[in-house]
Amino acid sequence: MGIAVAVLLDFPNLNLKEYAVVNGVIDIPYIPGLLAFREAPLMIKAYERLRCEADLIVVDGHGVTHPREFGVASHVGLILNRPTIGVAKGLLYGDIVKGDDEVEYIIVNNKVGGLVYPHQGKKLYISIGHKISIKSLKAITPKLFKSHFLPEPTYIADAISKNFRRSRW
DNA sequence: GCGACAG
DNA sequence: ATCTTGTCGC
Repeated sequence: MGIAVAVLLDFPNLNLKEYAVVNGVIDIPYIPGLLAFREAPLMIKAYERLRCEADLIVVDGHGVTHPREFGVASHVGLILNRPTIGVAKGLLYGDIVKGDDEVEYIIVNNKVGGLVYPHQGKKLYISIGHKISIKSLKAITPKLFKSHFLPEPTYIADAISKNFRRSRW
């Protein structure tokens, strides 16, 4: 069994409006590159529980910066037919190349798939998931943060997940 | 063959 | 991811 949390935030304030916690069976083991097959179904179930049409879905993990250019963020975006981006704490696939704008981009098969986002002394790897351009990704990324290391949607979902696990034990 | 390897 | 003490940096 596993759980998934989906949160709905307003923009640009990033205040929590709604959230949903779901649980279900997770039988597939974690295999790098195949994360979506393990995590996507519950994530989708949680999102659908919100009964909303989000302008952007922020997903834990990578999007096109993936060996098959199709990480969990792309997977979720395609199924839900919504724009998605992936946010990861480590690089899975791709080459880091610094652009003329001094931003480090993640290149996959000669295409720009994402960027490295330096933040609070560390780095986050932000990638295109589905239905978003690198230009929009670059523009929206700084607007997803409040005062935490993780983007606000991720931080809030994480916090709810931890509380839920604690009260449930 | 060896190393690397999102969560 | 999870288990866990002390330590480092802002």
